[in-house]
Amino acid sequence: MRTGRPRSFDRHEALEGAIAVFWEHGYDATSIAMLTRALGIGAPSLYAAFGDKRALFLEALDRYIRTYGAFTARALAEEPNARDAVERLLREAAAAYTRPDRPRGCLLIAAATNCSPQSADIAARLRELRGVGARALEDKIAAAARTGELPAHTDAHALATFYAAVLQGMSAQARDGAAGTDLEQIADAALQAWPPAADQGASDGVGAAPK
Amino acid sequence: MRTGRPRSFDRHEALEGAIAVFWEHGYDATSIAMLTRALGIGAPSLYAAFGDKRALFLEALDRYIRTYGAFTARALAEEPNARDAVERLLREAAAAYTRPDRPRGCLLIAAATNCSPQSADIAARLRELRGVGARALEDKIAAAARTGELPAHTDAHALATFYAAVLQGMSAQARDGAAGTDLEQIADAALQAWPPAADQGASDGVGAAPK
DNA sequence: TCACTTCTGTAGTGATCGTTCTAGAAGTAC
DNA sequence: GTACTTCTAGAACGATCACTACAGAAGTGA
Repeated sequence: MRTGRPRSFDRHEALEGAIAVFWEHGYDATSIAMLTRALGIGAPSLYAAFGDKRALFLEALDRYIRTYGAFTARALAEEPNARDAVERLLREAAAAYTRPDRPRGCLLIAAATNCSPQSADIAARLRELRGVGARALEDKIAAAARTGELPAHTDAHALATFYAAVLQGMSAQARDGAAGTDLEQIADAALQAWPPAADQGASDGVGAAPK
Repeated sequence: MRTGRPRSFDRHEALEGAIAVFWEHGYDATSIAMLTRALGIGAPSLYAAFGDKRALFLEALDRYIRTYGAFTARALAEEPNARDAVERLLREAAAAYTRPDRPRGCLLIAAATNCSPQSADIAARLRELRGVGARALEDKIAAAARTGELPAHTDAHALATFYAAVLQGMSAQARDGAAGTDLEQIADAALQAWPPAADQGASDGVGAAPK
């Protein structure tokens, strides 16, 4: 067994609490004092357990992505069709961004939008991770264009950028107080922009050649 | 003529400089030291001319809305059709949010997304002003539903919320480094979600009843 | 019991925050 | 010139920032 005085708090619970505070206020606006108050532990305990503020945030971010934010990767991985994946992504985001028991919006999107120059690396890290997500979406769309789900000439980059922007807009709206139903309607509208299916008879013909 | 030592700087220019700094870094992340450095004046001069940081920001915000951000109100006021207004709004936003000579994105959207609790009133003010813009858009859409430009059953609130979210997403994308062409493609995609025209023969028939 | 290790609470580090005091500079009015 | 007013520069205010030195508490291993 480990020797020495045992830790007086649960590290996992503390990390969850830190996620909540960072999620609510963002990286820069979250002070160590806010964290120690929220977690009910002293600053030295926090530093001993997690390192410094940056390391704590990065660990919280990592955990966030693998839990609260995992629905995005799941939607892309589990839905065979790109259209179904995007629809599921948007609908689950509408719910996830407006849960009453959690901070609003998306931590990955909203935690470092206004940051001081000395936190620029944190903002860059979040931007990079957003880019990874957007590229996964783009790959899904490009694959659909190859399989025939979408027209071969589909601009996967443009479409992925659009839905990435819609997600960012939904997060912003959620943080502005929009209701879950409002976000669902945003999702509905965004899905109207999905390109008409490739013209092969089975489509419903919105984009089909006339006559 | 006014007595006393004359001001050593141009107040108007200083306000423009403050707009640029707040636009780039947001309210909380902008320090007085950053402002005095950028404007080339001392702190007492800044305080004498503008009051405190909050008052300076609010004055910068007011000026921003009537200059850099005025294209939104103009699009809604000058375009007779709601569809044309929204298209112009999105296309001008795509350009305005990615100008190389200005900070990226929209100050009204991005200046207080992560703010400390003691700046909550600033965030609330920005949120309120965003709400004013969204309501103007909603009114424009509702009017179009009354005149027959849009179907009478059009959900103006849902559609306005969608385009408000798209604008917020475009601002976020611009701040993430997206190119002007990327934002134009977002605008194009978002316009695909515009409802089909009311069925009265003169429409181009995308949503017209078949045969 | 006693050494050893690890954690906790108090208090304090230097830096930076927004803001202001104070002394003097730079103008007008007479 | 002198009086008066207004602005500027430097220094400093208390508060808060992220972070840590230090001393004692609380456990294990002998």
